[in-house]
Formats: sequence, C-alpha cells, structure tokens
Amino acid sequence: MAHDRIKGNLDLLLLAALAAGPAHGYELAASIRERSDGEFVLAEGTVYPALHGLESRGLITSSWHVVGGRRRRVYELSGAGRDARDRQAADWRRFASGMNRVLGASS
Amino acid sequence: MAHDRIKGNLDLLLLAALAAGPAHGYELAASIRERSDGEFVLAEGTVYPALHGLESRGLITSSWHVVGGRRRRVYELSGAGRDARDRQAADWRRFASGMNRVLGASS
DNA sequence: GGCCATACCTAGGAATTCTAGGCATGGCAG
DNA sequence: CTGCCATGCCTAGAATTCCTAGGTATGGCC
Repeated sequence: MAHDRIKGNLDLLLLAALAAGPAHGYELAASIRERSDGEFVLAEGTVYPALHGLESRGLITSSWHVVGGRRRRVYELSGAGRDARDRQAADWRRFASGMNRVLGASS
Repeated sequence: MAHDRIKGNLDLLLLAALAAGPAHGYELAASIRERSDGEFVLAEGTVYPALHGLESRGLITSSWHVVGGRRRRVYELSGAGRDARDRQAADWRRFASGMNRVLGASS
C-alpha cells in the first residue's frame, strides 16, 4: 500500500531495523514507519510472516517475553543475519544506482 | 533474475528509457541493460507484456515499421506517459530516500 | 543448409506482499 | 464496570507482478 516498490526489499528493511537492537514485531513496524518518515507503513499481516521466514532461514532468532502482562516475541539478528543485511544492503545500493543511471540518462 | 527489486519499478524503467526517444521492445531491453551497466537484464517475456500494459493505459503509443525486412513495433511516450514518468520518478526518489534512512539509521 | 542474432508474442508458474479476518490483555474514559 | 482503543500476536487466501518456457518469423554468415 505504501509502495509496491517494497517488493523485494522487505527482508532488508526488517534486518536493517533489527540491526539497531532486538525488537518485537509490532515495534519493528513502528520503527520502520518512523525511520522512513511515514513512507513505509507495513501491515501486521506483512511483518509477522516475513519475520517467521527470516527466522526459519536462520537470519534472526526469537524469544518470548512477558512485559506488563502482555506477551511479546522479541527478535534479534544472528551472525548470518548481519551478513545477510550487509549483502542485501550492498545489493540495494547497486540496484539504486542502476535505477538512477537509467533515470538520469533520459535528460 | 537480475533483481527481485525490479518489482514495482519496471514501468518506470521503461518510461524512463523511452524518454530518450522512440524505440522498439528489443531495443529497450538492450538500452536498459546498457544504461544500468548490466544491472537490469530484462527477459523478453517481461518487456513485451509490460509495454502492452503501458499502451493500454495510454502512457505510450505504438506504430509498426519494417526495417531491413524485419517488422518492428516502435513505442513512443505520450503526454500522459511523460507525466507518469515524472510522477513515478518522484515516487522512486521518495522511496529510495526512505530506504536509505532506514538503512542508515542502523549505525 | 544450419545456425545465430534480431524481433515479436503468450500462457501459466513462481514469488512476494497485502487483505481480511481472528484472538487476547491492559488501561482509560465515561 | 463497561466500552473502546492501543498493544501484541497470528494465518489463509487474494492480488499483484515478473519470469520461465515455449512458439513464430526474417536476414546474414559460413
């Protein structure tokens, strides 16, 4: 809804947001929304399945906590997750610079 | 194949490439490949349906030509296409800057 | 004559995200 | 003390988008 362009970048967004420290799903969505100045508003139905996928691939780990009577599943980057983030961030930069070259060449 | 990140950006790539002047499908794929330094390698099965979609939305127009015994369908940006390109390019810049904010905030 | 580059096309698959729903707790306003 | 909203988690299936895989046809080169 925010942007179809999120396709292919969701994992990177989550990994990058988690690089700032452990967080739970609901919090991650808010964090990404704030950091992007409201540009990326991720629905919960988007965030949770994506987190499950990242965990099943070993890029993040989770643990349950109870805070104020509410259960939370807190996620944390694994070593492989940090590597994946670095790789995907590099991919993103290459992609963005390709886009800018194609866009700029039109003048 | 080049990048899943192309999702959502294909139309803009084609519109931007066409902004340099009329071109046919095969040529556009090559043009985008070159301008992006090999970053975006679009399959024909990607390019042609996308062009048909752009035409059906009135963003480009086409005309058949025969050059050297080979038929070509040459596409050209319409006025609405130029507007769409400007809008989508602006969207892209907002998106990219959102990405960079989220990525950069992790340090 | 065979092969490759050029040039177009489409149907269906694959991958990804979103919609729409569901469940549960705590706190606050009324 | 009762709604109601924010917090917090989840899933199934729809929707969207691009790619795979296949097909057709011409011209030029060896």
